[in-house]
Amino acid sequence: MKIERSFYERNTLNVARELIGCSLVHRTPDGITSGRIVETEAYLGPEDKAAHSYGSRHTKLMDPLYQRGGYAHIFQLHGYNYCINIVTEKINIPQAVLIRALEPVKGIGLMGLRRGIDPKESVKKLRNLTNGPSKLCEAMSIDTSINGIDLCGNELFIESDGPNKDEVIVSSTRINIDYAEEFKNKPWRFLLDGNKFVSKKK
DNA sequence: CCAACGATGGGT
DNA sequence: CCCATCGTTGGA
Repeated sequence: MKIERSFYERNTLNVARELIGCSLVHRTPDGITSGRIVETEAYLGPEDKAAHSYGSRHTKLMDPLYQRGGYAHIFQLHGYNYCINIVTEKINIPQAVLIRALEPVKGIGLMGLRRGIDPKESVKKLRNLTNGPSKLCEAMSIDTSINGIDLCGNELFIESDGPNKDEVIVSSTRINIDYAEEFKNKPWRFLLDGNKFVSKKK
């Protein structure tokens, strides 16, 4: 079942935790790809020093962050990588959940193609397709041309699910935010304990 | 106009 | 640990 608006317009930490186990789906002209979310991070602007919206910083490209929950904020990093934020909370509360890793489910060959991996090798290199925030965007063809897209639409959306019986959600500190001072130790990263598809670092 | 920066990823 | 890489941002 597609997740609806009311799910996203809630407390960001709850959304970050509850998105674990759900599936991100993208329909494009070249096919459908989907993956199970195994790792997320919450960014709690404007107070959170790790968040782009810290201190209510607001640029044109950040507009979606300030919308009500249920939109995608897609941003570019280091000139050639993209990341996807799931916008949460009510309008004018600039908080979001970064999707950090997926377990590939549908369109594995297409994901490999987009990642520059021979489709025949894709199954062997499964975890390398989507075990990082920018890798999963490349595999799922997510870039700034769809920044602000409504996740309650039919192109990019999330299907509800959750952990299996034998899976446990754990939290830890967030990755690559050493600049965030007292916020760098907040346990706002969520992942499936021991899952092989989570991003490598830390 | 222009320099600094980066919620990454890949290599050593 | 090191660094390539380049669009965006914000200050001059």
